[in-house]
Amino acid sequence: MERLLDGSLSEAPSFLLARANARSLAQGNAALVPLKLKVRSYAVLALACGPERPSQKELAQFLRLDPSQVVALVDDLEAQGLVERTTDQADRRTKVVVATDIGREREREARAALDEADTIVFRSLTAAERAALAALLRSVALDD
Amino acid sequence: MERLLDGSLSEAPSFLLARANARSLAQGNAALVPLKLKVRSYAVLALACGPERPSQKELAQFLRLDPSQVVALVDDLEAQGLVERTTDQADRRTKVVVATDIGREREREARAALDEADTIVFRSLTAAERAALAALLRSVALDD
DNA sequence: TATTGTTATACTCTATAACTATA
DNA sequence: TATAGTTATAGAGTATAACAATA
Repeated sequence: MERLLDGSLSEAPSFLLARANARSLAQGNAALVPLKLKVRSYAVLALACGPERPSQKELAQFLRLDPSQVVALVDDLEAQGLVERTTDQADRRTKVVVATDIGREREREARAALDEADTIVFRSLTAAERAALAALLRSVALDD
Repeated sequence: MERLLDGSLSEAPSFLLARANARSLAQGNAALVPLKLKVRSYAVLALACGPERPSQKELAQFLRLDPSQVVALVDDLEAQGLVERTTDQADRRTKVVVATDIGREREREARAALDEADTIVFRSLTAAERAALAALLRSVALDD
């Protein structure tokens, strides 16, 4: 079947990027099912666990999501008791999203699950190649 | 705002992959708007231009799409006169998708547009780095 | 008047199952 | 009975506009 592999499509970086990402996303979401998270909601939870105390606005900008999507993600995490919304006293329009203790514990479990998923997705690469890939991707991903 | 960049999320390969892909997909689709194509439909068109004469089943497997999605993509391309469905005489259940002359011309234009989009997406990389990225991604993307 | 978060809506994408015609 | 393609449908994901509270 894979005679189509010879085509020029298989050389287009954007095609390879899309396919690698599809694998990574599928593995990641599958690994997070038992933790009632998805890759999207994990990203919000992970940021809420950091010391930066991000607002929803900042989450939307950093994750390149529409603010209305962040609402839905935070709603879900809050309903699970993993994060809390606290209104910033300096500007009472903005709501800061912080993880609860349960949220921090869940985040650790999720990170471990995602690490395991990554070992599957990137199993064909050596550790050095994996680091090189991360560096190249960082350059592409964070280039504004 | 980008103080969130310090977080551990920014080091997760799957996060970087997702973000790089989002950029690539957005740029690619934007570049294809004038040609009435999307990255998805371009992939089908490109394969229909090759000498392999793929069936819809093969397209679905190679592109990791559900057969019903391939139907919709081929419908769109066919409505534009870019591809034709011909029933395989050896097995009259299977339909082979081949590009028309107009389709081949459109594919060339689309490839040029996507190449240009890629120069933007991957502008932070040297040619050698770009090749290295493609090789690493190929390993990840095509590893079954 | 502008901004943060929210709600509502619609549009695309994706996944599933049932149907047809062929084998 | 099984397979290729098709149709229908529902669920995610995504984008947009309008609204409330605050600045």
